[in-house]
Amino acid sequence: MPKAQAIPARKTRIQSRNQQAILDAALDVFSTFGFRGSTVDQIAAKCGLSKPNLLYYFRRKEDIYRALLERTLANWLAPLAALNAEADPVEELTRYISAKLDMTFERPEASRLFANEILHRAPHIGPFLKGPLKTLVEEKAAVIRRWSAEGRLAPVEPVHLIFSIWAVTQHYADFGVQVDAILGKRDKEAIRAAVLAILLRGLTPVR
Amino acid sequence: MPKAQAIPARKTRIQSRNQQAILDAALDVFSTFGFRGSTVDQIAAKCGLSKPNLLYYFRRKEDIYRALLERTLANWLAPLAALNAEADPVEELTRYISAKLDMTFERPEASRLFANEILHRAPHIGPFLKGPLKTLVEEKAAVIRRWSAEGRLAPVEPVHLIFSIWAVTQHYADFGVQVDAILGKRDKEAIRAAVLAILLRGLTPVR
DNA sequence: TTCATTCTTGATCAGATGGTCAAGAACGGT
DNA sequence: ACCGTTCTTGACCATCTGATCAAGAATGAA
Repeated sequence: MPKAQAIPARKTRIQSRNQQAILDAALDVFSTFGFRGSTVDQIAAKCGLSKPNLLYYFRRKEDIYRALLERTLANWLAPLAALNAEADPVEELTRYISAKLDMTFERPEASRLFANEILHRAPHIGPFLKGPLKTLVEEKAAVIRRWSAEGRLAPVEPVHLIFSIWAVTQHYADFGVQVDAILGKRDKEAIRAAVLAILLRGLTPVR
Repeated sequence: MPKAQAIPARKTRIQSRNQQAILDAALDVFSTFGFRGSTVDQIAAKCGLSKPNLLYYFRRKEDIYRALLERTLANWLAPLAALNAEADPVEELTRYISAKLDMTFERPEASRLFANEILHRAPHIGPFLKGPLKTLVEEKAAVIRRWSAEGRLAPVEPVHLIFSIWAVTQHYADFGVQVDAILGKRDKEAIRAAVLAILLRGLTPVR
C-alpha cells in the first residue's frame, strides 16, 4: 500500500509528551510573532526538536496553529458560559470580569493568539465566531436583558456590555506592552479593582 | 562619486503622488496581514507600481511601515490631547470617546495597524510608548484626578479609565470581524450610545 | 532476543520574497 | 530642441522557509 506516512492513531507516551511540548512552544512563538511571522524552526528550537521531527507530529505549520486554537477555544467560552441567571446579577458579572482578568494575567499568550487571529480577519476560526460564540453571546445577552427587565440590574445594552468586558479585560494582555510602558510596575489587584469599578459602576439598580 | 542611488531631496509632483499612493496601499495591506505577513509585491500591485519602482521610493519594506506609523502617530494623540481641563468633565469625556469612535469607524485600518504593532511587542514604536504617549497620559490623568477631587466627576482611577476608553472604542475596529459576526449589521449610532452609557454611567457626581 | 512499529535526523528541494542593477523612458528647466 | 535629472522596469540574485525523503536509531510487545 502506497500510504502517506502519518502519525499513528495509537497514542504513545512519547507522542503526547512531544505534542504537548510543541503546542506549548508554539503558543509562545505564535502569540508573539503571529502565524506568518513565526517559523517552524523557531518552534522546533524552542521545544528542542529537530524541524523534521516536529513535522512528523504536525505535518504542516498550519496544523500546529489550528490545534493550538482549538485547544484554547473551549477555555475561552467557559467563563461566559458559567454566567448564572439565577444568582445575583452584579455578583455574577463581577465574577465573570474577574475570571476574564485571571485569564489575562495567567495566559496572556492565549489572549494574544486570539487577538492576532481576529485582527487578521479570523481566517481560521470564522465559523466559530458565527456559530458557537454568537449563540453563547445571544444566550447570555438574553439573561442580562432579563435581569434588567426584572429590575435586578440597571438598564444596559447587553451585547455591548459583553464586548466592553472583553475589550477591557483583554486589553491588559493584548496591549500589555503599552500598559506596562505607561504604568511601569503592574499591580494586578489594583487593575482588578479599577476595571470592576469602571465596568460595573452604576449597574446596581436604584431601589 | 560612487554615490548610492537615493530619492532626491527635492520633492516633485510625481514623488508625492506615488509616496501617497504607496502609503495608502500599504496601510490596507499591513493592517490586514501584519508586517511580516505582507509582501512588497502585494503593496506594489495595490497601488499599480512595479516592485522596483516602489522600492525606488522606499528602499526597504520596513521604511514603508515606519513612515506609515509615523504618519498616524500624531492623529492618534490628537483627541486625547484635546481633553480640556476647563470644560465640563462628562462633556469632555463624552467628546473624547465619541472622537475615538469616529476614528474607529472611519479609519479602522489605522487602529488595526497599531494593534498589530503593540501585539507584537511594539518593536518599532517602543520609544513612542514610553515617551510622548506616557507623558500625555500622565498629563491627562492628572486632569481627570483633579476633576474628581473638585467633585466635578465621580472618583475614578484615571489611567485605567483611559485604558478602558481605548480598549472599548478600538475593539470595534480591531475585533470588527468578531463584532460583525455576532451583531450582524452594524449600527454606528447604537454603538456610540451603548459605549458612552457603559463607560460614563455613574461618572456624573452625586450632588 | 527478535522484529515490526515508532521516532529521529541530515540532506535536500522548491517556491516565495526582499532587495539589486543596469539600462531605458519620461520629465522639465533652458 | 537639448540634456541633465528623475522615474520606471525586466532580469536577476541571495536568502529564508515550509516541506520531503530515505535511512538509521530507539522502542516495546512477543
